[in-house]
Amino acid sequence: MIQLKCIVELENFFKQYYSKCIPPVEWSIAVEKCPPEMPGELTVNCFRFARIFGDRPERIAELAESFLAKHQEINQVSRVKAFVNLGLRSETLYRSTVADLPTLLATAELEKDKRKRILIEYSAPNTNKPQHLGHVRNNTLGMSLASLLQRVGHHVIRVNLINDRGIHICKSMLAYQRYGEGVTPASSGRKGDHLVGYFYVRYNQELKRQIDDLKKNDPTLADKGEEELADHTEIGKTAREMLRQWENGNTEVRELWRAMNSWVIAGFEETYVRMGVKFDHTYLESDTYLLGKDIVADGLECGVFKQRTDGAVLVDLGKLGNKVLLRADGTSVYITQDIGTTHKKYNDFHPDSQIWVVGDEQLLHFKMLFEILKKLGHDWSENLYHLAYGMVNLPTGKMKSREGTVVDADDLFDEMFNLALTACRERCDDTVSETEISRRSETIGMGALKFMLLKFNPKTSIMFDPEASVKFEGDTGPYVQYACARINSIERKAEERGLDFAKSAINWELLSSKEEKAVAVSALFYPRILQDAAEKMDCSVLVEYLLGLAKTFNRFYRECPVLNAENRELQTARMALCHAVRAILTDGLDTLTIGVPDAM
RNA sequence: GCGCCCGUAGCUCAAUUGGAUAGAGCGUCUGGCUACGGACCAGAAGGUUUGGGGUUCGAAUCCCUACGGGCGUGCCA
Repeated sequence: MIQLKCIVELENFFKQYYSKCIPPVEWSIAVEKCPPEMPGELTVNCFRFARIFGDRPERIAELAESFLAKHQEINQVSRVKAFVNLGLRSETLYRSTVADLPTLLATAELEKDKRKRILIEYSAPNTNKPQHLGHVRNNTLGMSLASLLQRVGHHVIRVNLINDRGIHICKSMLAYQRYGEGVTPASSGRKGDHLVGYFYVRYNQELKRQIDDLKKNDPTLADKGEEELADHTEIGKTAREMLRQWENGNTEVRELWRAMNSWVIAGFEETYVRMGVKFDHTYLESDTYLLGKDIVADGLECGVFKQRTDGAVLVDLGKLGNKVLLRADGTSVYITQDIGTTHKKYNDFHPDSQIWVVGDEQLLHFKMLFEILKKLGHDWSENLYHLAYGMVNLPTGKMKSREGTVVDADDLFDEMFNLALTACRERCDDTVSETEISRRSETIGMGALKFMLLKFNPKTSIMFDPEASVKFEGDTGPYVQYACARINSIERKAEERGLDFAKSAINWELLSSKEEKAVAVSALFYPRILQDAAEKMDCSVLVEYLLGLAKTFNRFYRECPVLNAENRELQTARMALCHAVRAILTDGLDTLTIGVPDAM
């Protein structure tokens, strides 16, 4: 974290001056960006210290003002109420930021003792249908958070848990047996997850038909719920029977199951590759779903859990109520499996903390899970975190797989790609090859999509309007990529003109306009933004910052010619500023797992 | 019914966690390259932060209340 000398010295001054008041906690001055209408670049907000120091805010500000006024790094100080605005000398401003990029980028990393081993689980798809926009949000949040945590120095373990077992996949299998006629991804040319998803839809069509029949034959069922009626239909019963056969290891069922799962997983892999989603390890639910049972048995033995007269095992979670962990017939439930996999993940990787990227409709589930693990007395159970994100809604309402109102992931990627392709073609002349245009379009299209999903605070549910969301102008990924492309372009032009700035010394004093200073001020905050975002586990903090920096750069670009500046010295300094901007934007986008095209 | 979350410009979202005159983008309107790239820049209009009460130097943020919405409240996952 870059610290300005003047601020560090002001901290020390306060520590001494208020030595009797400051409690022995970690305390520091977090400088803020000065509002544009005020003179100066930075602000020290002394209202914040009033309670800590036990003094009047204005009085503290007066002290800060007179201390800073004498400081060599500062050329201007003013005070409004308890806000102390300060102007930095150019030398200080640029030397502390853009002049030493490697240090600036490196200071985003936490000190060694604050770095942790963090295991993060995301994606966790079911193998009965292809992924949709909801999964895309999950995948994007998961991999970007993993990347962000790694960027600030943590050791990150990325994990997927594929739900390859259960009634959902039996539904697809049953429909396949009845209507599939032996079709395969190879024979049909269809992507495996889409092919299996077709049979899942087919199952639900038949189920609906049978439910309608039931209702027609018995009008008293008219107001019963579909879920309730499903168990009374022929196809519903057969699906349940198939699950039993699966659990009994029926060869035919197991073989079909293996085949169809492998098709889906191959399809997912294509989707993951296109998104740049990676995992260090993938768990399969079929391997892990029985894991929790022994732990529940142990918990029962040592009295943490209780057994009901019918044999079911449950736990009393106080305000959260009772939770069943094993049914009366001894089979496990959803949470039993999570108790098991959480242990397994701990034993496999020994993380300091675990994160789950899972939708917020499961908030209670995870509250219960964490409570249960605490009751079992594991010291690591304090460091479990559910990153609960909101749903993605469409202008037409909620996305529902069964009703076919989902935005398919692969289709969406194609759509983004094609829009970018059209835009790229318009801008490119004959000298750019078709493969290059295609490569750019993929980077821009996918970048726009990920950036859009990351722009929102994860916890809010978001509205995806295909018309409005799929844009490349304004607060978008391509806007940030474009700033990089402009810098690349300047560099290419410089080469064409035979200009080589590499060897020249830089006179930072020349960069005295407010547009130039704004770039350096923005750069100053980059390491802190990364750490804030990682601390909050919220990539939208970084997204907002990158948009701000790109905007600041575009203003500079407009006002301050680089290669056309009046003399070589000024050209050199401005070119160096451009390099710094590109380095930060690239680093930031890379942290979000978004690529940058050379040109666009 | 109970629990959790939310309500900010026409729309989609911010607001340094209680701090300066609540900010961006889209959309609307106006203006801007004989310039290193117009996927850009400058400006205008748009707000009783859902309503009402309270806490204090200070509230979109905290408390109470009313209304409106989402999710959960499965021995489904």
